[in-house]
Amino acid sequence: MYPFINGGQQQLKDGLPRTGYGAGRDRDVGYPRDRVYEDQMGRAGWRDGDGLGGGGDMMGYGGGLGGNELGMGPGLGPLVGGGGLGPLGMGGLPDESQLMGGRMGPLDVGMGGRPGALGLNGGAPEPDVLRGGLDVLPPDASSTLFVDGLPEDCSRREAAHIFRPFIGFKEVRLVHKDAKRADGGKVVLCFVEFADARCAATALEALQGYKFDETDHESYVLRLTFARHPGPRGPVRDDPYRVGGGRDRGDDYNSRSRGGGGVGRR
DNA sequence: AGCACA
Repeated sequence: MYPFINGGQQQLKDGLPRTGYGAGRDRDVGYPRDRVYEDQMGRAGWRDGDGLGGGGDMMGYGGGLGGNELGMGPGLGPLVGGGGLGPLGMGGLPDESQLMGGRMGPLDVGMGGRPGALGLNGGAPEPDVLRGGLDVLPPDASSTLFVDGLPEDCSRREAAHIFRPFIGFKEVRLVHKDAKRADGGKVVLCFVEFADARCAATALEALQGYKFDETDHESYVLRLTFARHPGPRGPVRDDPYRVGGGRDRGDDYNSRSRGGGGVGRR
């Protein structure tokens, strides 16, 4: 029923808009829905949001956004507002004591029982924790990896399984070509798309030299580099003449080639 | 070293 109410305490303490996640959790967990149910009466909507197991995540996320200036949607707006206004409105309502009582009890339990949840109290999760040693990318880093050394019979699904566990993985494209030595050998090239260059670099580092068949000692060792012409679409970043206009909707994974490219033109 | 899709 009441897993942990850390968000409630947080909200009572500082009430910063940064703690949107906590506010969302608080409303989701510690707020009596009966009262809200009568107050706001969004019956179907409330029921839906409440019943979902993953609803907590959604609420928390929405709460964070709602606390700022980004309006999520017409449906989420009232929900978030209700959650945020809950503690304020408590003062004038007769259920106040009951609210407080229900709140103070599980609060301590939550604090003691879930040390992992303390991370949520610290505010936004630090990206530094997630960063391995890859904060410096090579100059040719891009969001697309070029992978060579895949076995000839490698399927797209098989290749995707290798890269899927990596953060930011988007898709994999296989290309069949014939090897240079015209002995009938064919080679499979692979282009792997990631969300940004750092994600691609992480996978590159991790999979460099990956053996497809571990029993076979000498064959099918993956070689990974950054693709020369990255991106699932046409080249956007390498052509200085095209920087000004044209299609511009590529995700800006890198800001280095954004302003004028490498051409000193004036 | 070997780089396609639009």
